[in-house]
Amino acid sequence: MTTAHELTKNQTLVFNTLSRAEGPLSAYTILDQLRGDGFRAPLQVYRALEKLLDYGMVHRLESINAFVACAHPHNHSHNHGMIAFAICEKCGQVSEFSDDIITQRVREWTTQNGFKQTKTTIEIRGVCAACGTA
Amino acid sequence: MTTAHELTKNQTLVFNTLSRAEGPLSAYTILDQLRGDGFRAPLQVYRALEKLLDYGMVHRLESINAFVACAHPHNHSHNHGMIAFAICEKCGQVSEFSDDIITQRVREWTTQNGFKQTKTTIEIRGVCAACGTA
DNA sequence: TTGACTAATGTAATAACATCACATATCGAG
DNA sequence: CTCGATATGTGATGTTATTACATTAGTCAA
Ligand SMILES: [Zn+2]
Ligand SMILES: [Zn+2]
Ligand SMILES: [Zn+2]
Ligand SMILES: [Zn+2]
Repeated sequence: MTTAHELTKNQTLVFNTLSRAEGPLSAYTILDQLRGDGFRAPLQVYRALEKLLDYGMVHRLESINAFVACAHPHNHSHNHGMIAFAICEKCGQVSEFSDDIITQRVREWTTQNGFKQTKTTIEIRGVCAACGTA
Repeated sequence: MTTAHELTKNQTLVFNTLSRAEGPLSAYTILDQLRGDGFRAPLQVYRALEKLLDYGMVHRLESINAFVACAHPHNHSHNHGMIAFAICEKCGQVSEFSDDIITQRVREWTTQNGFKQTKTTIEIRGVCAACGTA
């Protein structure tokens, strides 16, 4: 069970910035948005992000070097499934979902091959429904 | 059917470097290995990589900012499945595989959500069998 | 209270990854 | 040969991430 983590000042600022954002933000974009709050160096952002990632409150999108607030904060501890992201390259919107069958298939491959997985990235890039019809 | 692409000089050099490598290489590592062949700037590597990626001869591993020669050059054009990579964080070895069920599940999600996918990244990081028992 | 320990923060410098802008060269079609 | 398309050379710049070290703030036992 994910106990509500006590966030420090910087962690709170970074998390709120991501939560308010429409889409994923780069660490440097976060930094710029927090200059008014006293942020001056990338490390302040990266350190906060590291903790927020640990807590499962934020996800890193590897394919675009950006970060996004988790869309389903409550579910993560219950289900151990792998999380997939669909990232719209037009509007930046990110949809987060989990598929048990994909999770199971990946586990089967790793089991059969003696591979101990620690982290799995599934990112689908393309154009979302809204942007596709526009 | 993948027609054998005529590679240019730089493309050949970059591809051979990746083919000889044990594991994935960063663009800058490739650059360093090709200094003796006259390479001087990152762009020479990135331009060659761009074409090799187009041709499907090389893959980019988004989660580690590195590139690897395709392990199954013949199959890629025949089967349109998504390709997954298992990356060992100890020894760097990469295993490339394709799973029809995963491909299908992803397609189902995108279809149901009106998402037009252009590229999908599936990367499993962990420890390979050899390193796990060592 | 003090001292000692730990977590969090501040800051500068540097490393690592990637692209832009512009010049030059190479090669085949007409 | 001349033109256009593709490939290459080069420096500067942009973007992302980490290292190293100094400082501050909370915790707790003596
Ligand atoms: Zn989430
Ligand atoms: Zn969109
Ligand atoms: Zn391949
Ligand atoms: Zn290994």
